[in-house]
Amino acid sequence: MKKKYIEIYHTLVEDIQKGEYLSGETLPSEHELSSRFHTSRETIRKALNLLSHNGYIQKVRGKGSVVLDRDKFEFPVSGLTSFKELSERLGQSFRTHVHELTLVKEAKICRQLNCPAGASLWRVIRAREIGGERIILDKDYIRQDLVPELTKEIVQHSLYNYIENELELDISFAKKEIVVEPVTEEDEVFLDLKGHHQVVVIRSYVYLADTTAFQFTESRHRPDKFQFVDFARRTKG
Amino acid sequence: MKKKYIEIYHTLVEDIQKGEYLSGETLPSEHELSSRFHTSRETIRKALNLLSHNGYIQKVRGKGSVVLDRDKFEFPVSGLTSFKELSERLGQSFRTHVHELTLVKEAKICRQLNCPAGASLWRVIRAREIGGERIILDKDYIRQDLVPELTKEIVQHSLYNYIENELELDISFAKKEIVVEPVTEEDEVFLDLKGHHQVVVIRSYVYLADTTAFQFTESRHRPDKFQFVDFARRTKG
DNA sequence: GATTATAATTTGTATATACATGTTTTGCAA
DNA sequence: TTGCAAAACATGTATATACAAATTATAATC
Repeated sequence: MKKKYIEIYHTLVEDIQKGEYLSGETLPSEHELSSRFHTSRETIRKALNLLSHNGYIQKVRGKGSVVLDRDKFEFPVSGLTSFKELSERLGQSFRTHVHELTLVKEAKICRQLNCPAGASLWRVIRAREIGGERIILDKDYIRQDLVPELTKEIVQHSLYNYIENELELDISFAKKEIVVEPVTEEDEVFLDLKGHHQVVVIRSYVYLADTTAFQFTESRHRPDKFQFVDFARRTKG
Repeated sequence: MKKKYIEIYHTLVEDIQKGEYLSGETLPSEHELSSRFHTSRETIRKALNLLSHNGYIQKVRGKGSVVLDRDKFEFPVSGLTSFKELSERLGQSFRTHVHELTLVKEAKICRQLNCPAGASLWRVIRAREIGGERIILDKDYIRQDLVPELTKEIVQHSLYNYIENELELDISFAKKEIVVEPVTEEDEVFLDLKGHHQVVVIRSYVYLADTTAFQFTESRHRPDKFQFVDFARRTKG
């Protein structure tokens, strides 16, 4: 099946990004959109709810779907955006240094990933260089029973691309934490810290669509180069 | 109107929090829930989508709604949680020091809030003390045309409570940014920095349901006491 | 012309049906 | 007992209708 409402969502996102609808303006009414896309109003509403959820529009009862100004948050470290997408969006030169790609057994991480204590995990350690400076250190632990093979080429190119497109694993959600911590010896070795004594640490547990815990990631950023941008909707009730 | 699906959402959240459904288990099927709540399946689905969106469940096709383990992220600085909710959840003693409550005209902030350049803004500066240490400095700019009156009591007690419950303004969404910056003289004066030379800065633009930009907030945290926890769903397409 | 009442427009909620798609269970057959 | 096919079950998508509630446009009245 094609999932009409997803198609309509993408069409409308493109239209907004092309400037067809400016911020402050309203989209065509649900009724008009449904005749324009030859579909029912409920299907249009599903597409509009996606737009609303992702911060493209605000629906105002009796008025319409008002287009929001997304200019102020064009840096989505948010969501589950990967390093590759990120640096491409920045338009800066980037490199990835693979420092480790090994199989390990770490009972503590296994327990948090809900896999057997003796299970093998891939440990991937990569330094990210942007604009000539190594500013991010990524430490990944991935269940080997779900990803049997990993090569240096894969982790250097795009791990997520391999996992989602080659292995066709359905990455669905993540729990993440952002804190600030003192630098470790590892940070000193692999990063250009420029005198900084603390790093911003993003720890994530990544889950597949079937709720399988899949990966634990620790992303360590030099504080002056760190930015997290988010769109948050208030849950009513 | 009562909004059945909101009611059902809250009922199910309470049930999950009471441990009626354990993580890993599935909720009753949509069909069973609809007969249990005497409503249609679509209404149940709206409630379940809210649960899914807020990280309580993961819907798995053909299987059911699997309850997720929320233990690992019980510290939602996320969303738009206010300081009061936050410290109460922490269960620690807290105090608010009001250092400033004045009307100012700041063209730059006015422009970003889309209000006339000459408009008056409330500037509220508060230091937050938790466990005997002043670790958060909140600087708020609020449009006076939307909030005509503010007193020291209000900003000391709960600003959001006043705005939402007394003025009945409908706070709907926010754009926020998290960065790390050097401490300012102001930070030195109002916070117990304990030798830290950087603070975590959360800048937020807060909007009402009718898309009116309403408030700009800068929340400055001592890095060792800062934590941001989030549940992020991957947008498909 | 200004104010007010009415109608039209637009989004929100609730319900119903049909069929698609993925999972689990059941039952039959080898 | 094992293996496979079919049925039962669960969620996903698409469509339709009716009414509620908020806003905007229109018309009527003073």
